[in-house]
Amino acid sequence: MPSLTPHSLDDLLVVRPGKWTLVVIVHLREGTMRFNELRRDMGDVPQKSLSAALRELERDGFITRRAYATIPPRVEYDLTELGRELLDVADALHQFALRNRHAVRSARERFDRAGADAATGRN
Amino acid sequence: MPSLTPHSLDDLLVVRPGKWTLVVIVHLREGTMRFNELRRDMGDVPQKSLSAALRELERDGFITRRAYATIPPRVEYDLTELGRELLDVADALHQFALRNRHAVRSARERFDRAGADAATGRN
DNA sequence: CTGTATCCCGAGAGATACTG
DNA sequence: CAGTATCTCTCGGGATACAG
Repeated sequence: MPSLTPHSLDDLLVVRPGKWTLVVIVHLREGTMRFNELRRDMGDVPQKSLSAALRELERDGFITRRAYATIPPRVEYDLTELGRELLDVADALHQFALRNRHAVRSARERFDRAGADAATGRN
Repeated sequence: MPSLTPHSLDDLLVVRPGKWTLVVIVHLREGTMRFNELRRDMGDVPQKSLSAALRELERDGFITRRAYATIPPRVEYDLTELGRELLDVADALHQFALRNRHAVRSARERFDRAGADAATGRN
């Protein structure tokens, strides 16, 4: 089995997603979303970042983009089948993060406190 | 359930890991590893990057670090219980990437070809 | 052997303004 | 409404040199 490396380009999106990549995926869980709808849902994401994330996800086949030449214009985004599989993985990640939030938080505090003590020169 | 956002700091490591973070985790699968052992195994990772990844993983409680004041010095790294759970998630990610490598690759080619055609002005 | 200290660089993030 | 175009800035990555 090929080993996990950041240089395996095809894996890049998954191994080291952009800041908003997975956030988009999970927000498409319920179905079709429009641009500004996503934007509101996701909180304070800059237009440029959202637009970039959407384009990359479309390029890689995780979402579809349907544009209607109406006035005002309308663009709809949806998960593809592949996108729904990515959603499963993103969910696993999310669940793991939620489960272990507190453990990580207190581990950090312990570590930082120990470092602070060492820096003080005491002990 | 809290929604997934990049601003949830506790989730950061998991939602958006550093370039080498998960690579370290999977390479610790077999058990105790020393610094240069990891380095060789992982391929061409700069010392600084590996060192930084290890420190962050230790800080967050995913690995342990044991230093021996011998000459030459020796430092051993191991997964914690939490780290082994992260390994499971990393594996899921890795498997997903491997399974869908070709699909993503060809999706990209289609997308780029379409873009190139559009740019050429033909069609 | 196992690191830390610098320096440099590019990619990505964000703010702002403008367009079809 | 749904973007693109700039511009700036920070952060992380990588190379190199040095240290305990």
